[in-house]
Amino acid sequence: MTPTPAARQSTLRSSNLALVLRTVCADGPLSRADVAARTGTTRATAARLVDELVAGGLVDEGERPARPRRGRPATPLLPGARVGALGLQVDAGLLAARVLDLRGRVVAEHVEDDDLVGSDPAGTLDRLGVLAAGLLAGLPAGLHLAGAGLALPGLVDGDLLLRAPNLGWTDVPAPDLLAAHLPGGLRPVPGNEADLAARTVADTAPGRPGRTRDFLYLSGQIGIGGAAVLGGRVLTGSAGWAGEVGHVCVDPTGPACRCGSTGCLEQYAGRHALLAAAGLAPGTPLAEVVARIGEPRVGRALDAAADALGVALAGVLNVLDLPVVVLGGHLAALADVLRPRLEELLCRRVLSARWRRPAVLAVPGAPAAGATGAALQAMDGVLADPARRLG
Amino acid sequence: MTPTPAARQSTLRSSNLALVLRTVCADGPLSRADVAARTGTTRATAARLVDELVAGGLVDEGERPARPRRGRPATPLLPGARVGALGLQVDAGLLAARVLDLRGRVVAEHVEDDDLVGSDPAGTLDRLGVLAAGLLAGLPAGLHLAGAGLALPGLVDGDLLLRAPNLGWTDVPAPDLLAAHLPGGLRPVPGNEADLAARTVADTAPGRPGRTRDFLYLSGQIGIGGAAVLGGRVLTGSAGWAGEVGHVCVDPTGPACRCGSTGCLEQYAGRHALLAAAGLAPGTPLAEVVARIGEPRVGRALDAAADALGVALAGVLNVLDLPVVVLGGHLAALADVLRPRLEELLCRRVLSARWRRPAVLAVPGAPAAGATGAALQAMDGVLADPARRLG
DNA sequence: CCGCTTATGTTCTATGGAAGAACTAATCCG
DNA sequence: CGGATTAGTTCTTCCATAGAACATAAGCGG
Repeated sequence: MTPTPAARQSTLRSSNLALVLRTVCADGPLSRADVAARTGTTRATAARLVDELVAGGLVDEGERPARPRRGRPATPLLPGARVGALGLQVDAGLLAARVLDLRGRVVAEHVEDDDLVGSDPAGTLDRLGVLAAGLLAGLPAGLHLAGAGLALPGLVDGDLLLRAPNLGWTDVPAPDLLAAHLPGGLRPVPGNEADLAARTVADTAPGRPGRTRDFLYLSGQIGIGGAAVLGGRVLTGSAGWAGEVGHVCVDPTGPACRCGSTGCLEQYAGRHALLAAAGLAPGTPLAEVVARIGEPRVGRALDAAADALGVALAGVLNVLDLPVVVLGGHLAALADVLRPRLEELLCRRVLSARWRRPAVLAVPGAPAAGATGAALQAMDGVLADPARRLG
Repeated sequence: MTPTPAARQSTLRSSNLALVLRTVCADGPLSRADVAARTGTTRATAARLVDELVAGGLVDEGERPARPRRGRPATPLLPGARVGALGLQVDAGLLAARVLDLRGRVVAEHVEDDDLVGSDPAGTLDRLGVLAAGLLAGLPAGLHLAGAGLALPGLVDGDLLLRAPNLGWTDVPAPDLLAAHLPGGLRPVPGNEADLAARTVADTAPGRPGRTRDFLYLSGQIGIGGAAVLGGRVLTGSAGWAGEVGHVCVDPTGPACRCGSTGCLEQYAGRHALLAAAGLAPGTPLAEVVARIGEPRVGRALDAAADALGVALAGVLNVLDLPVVVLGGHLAALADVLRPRLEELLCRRVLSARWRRPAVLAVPGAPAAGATGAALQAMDGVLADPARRLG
């Protein structure tokens, strides 16, 4: 049993500080009076909370705007520009480090394309560590890092990367290997790449919800990762291993998958499988696939991928009741080609489709979205409990 | 935007009242000092909160126990016996009304077996209303009803039952039809039968968590309903339509389903489909199916059901990362027969199985579990905000 | 140009809930 | 029967918010 602590006076304060900070982050520049109105507090209380956040650097006072309005002009409040979070990513095709501030702006970044399939975990993570340390060294003075996150393409359990099939890694204590290179106390919290990339769809900046808050995200890399997002929260499951949409069975009599099972979605819509079925070389850019859709073999491969996605995703939508599928990674590039067939299948196979037609969206393939998501996640601690940073 | 109200002093009080009530509900008889220890408050504060709950009837003081211990004997505190909730259920085979108290005891119940397939919604709900009204009339004086819930075998949207295939009902405003029969102000909140039955696994009594808190529940009736439970919370999805495991596709080239799709799980492991495949009459009790497992046709049907469950559930487990599958309804009776084959398939098809082997459990088929779950859900309001009942 | 209006932000006191310490109560033990 | 021990109560202090009054900084209109 985990005994839940009762709320005390100080709990009230920290919970209200968090609320005010989230309000400012969510709804752009606001005055103290706006904050009071939105949180239902008096201007006195709102002002006191805001002042504490400003003193701690979590909220900045902007310059007076030139908006001609009656009354005393408001002081615009913005999320603190001097609070940052570090997001790291290792993927089959890249190393990335990115620093976001509380406003969601990229303060610094370094993305390095490289083929890391079958690479040495320690060596690769050392490289990422050096890269990250260099990035941090060049940061403007006065920027305080609130935390770090690390997006990994595989199953993560606690601080251990259990298995990353695309990299060929198993049992890698990634945070340990990275922490040695980073300034004292900065330990990146690892997470699944698809889960973290999905966050960049759910939230456009720390504490700022995006338009789409309930969706199934698909991250097409070599295989297919996924994440279900409900009310803006990524479902990580009971051990953090959720979202393996790529290994949902489409046809039990289908081709063998490297996971040991048969007929996995990945064997139809994964990048490798799709290119192979289309008769194209493994490295072929997907724009070329789309361009050559007229060729029978390419067309058939795309149709098969759409059909497989339809069967697998319909099952997921039936179980989770999500209104939207968001295609990311390489699937985003194929979205327009896949959509008609996919949407039709979803409408037929999803039980609730006659009341709410499932939609298929695509997100422009932001490079290293996982790194951004990792930074967003690292910022969660600040948003959840700003009081701890104020002392 | 939904403006979240800030916490005030009174929020503190109500949140701590709720915490104390949950603590008493979760951990059986406790003294005021126990409550203080578990909530991290001082004995003074815990006693004040308890006293308020006792005054409001939400907590009862028990008799002194004959436990020979040093020091002043404690006053045992128990969930209030005079607070009740009504749970109703309509299913293809029964009507049920059940009243639970805060301790989770059945205060009164009435379950009526009947074949309601193709019945008239208004007439049937009138019958249930009369049945419930009779039950309430016979309740011990002094029992206060905190709310009512209604378990329905279909898609529920707000107060409307959109579609219940097993009953043949569509667009039924069930709560309206029932409220007319019930005492003033008691409006049953409808919910999906499988979701509510799953609650009876997650919680053994109001506010008292069961052992299994993360699982996929399968409710085999005529078709197959389901519910995913994470951390004791049922995932209802973005519109409450989640859990349609019966319509996950097992084989896209499989038999047509009444839902309009093909190869749905229900077509292999649903009660009707299973009996048909085994060459038995639709009404055959499942004990007989198990007894005749030696007959080739019956054995093959059970194997096919296990295989279909394996394929479909592996997909769900891959996406949701749940460690346990709980079989309820008619599937519980078949659990021992299905388990070996099903567990083996899950181990092969679930990506995380090599780190945590999925388990298949069965719950004894409590009659009208949905009604119990509906009562549990109706009690949620009291547990979440006891202050409202205290005034 | 000056007072009026309007909206923002600040100061001060009151209120309510929890912390902490001291106290009382009820039982066992030697 | 007195000390030890645990349960429950009383009283004061502290602290965060509410509420009201006040100060500030603009635009507006004569």
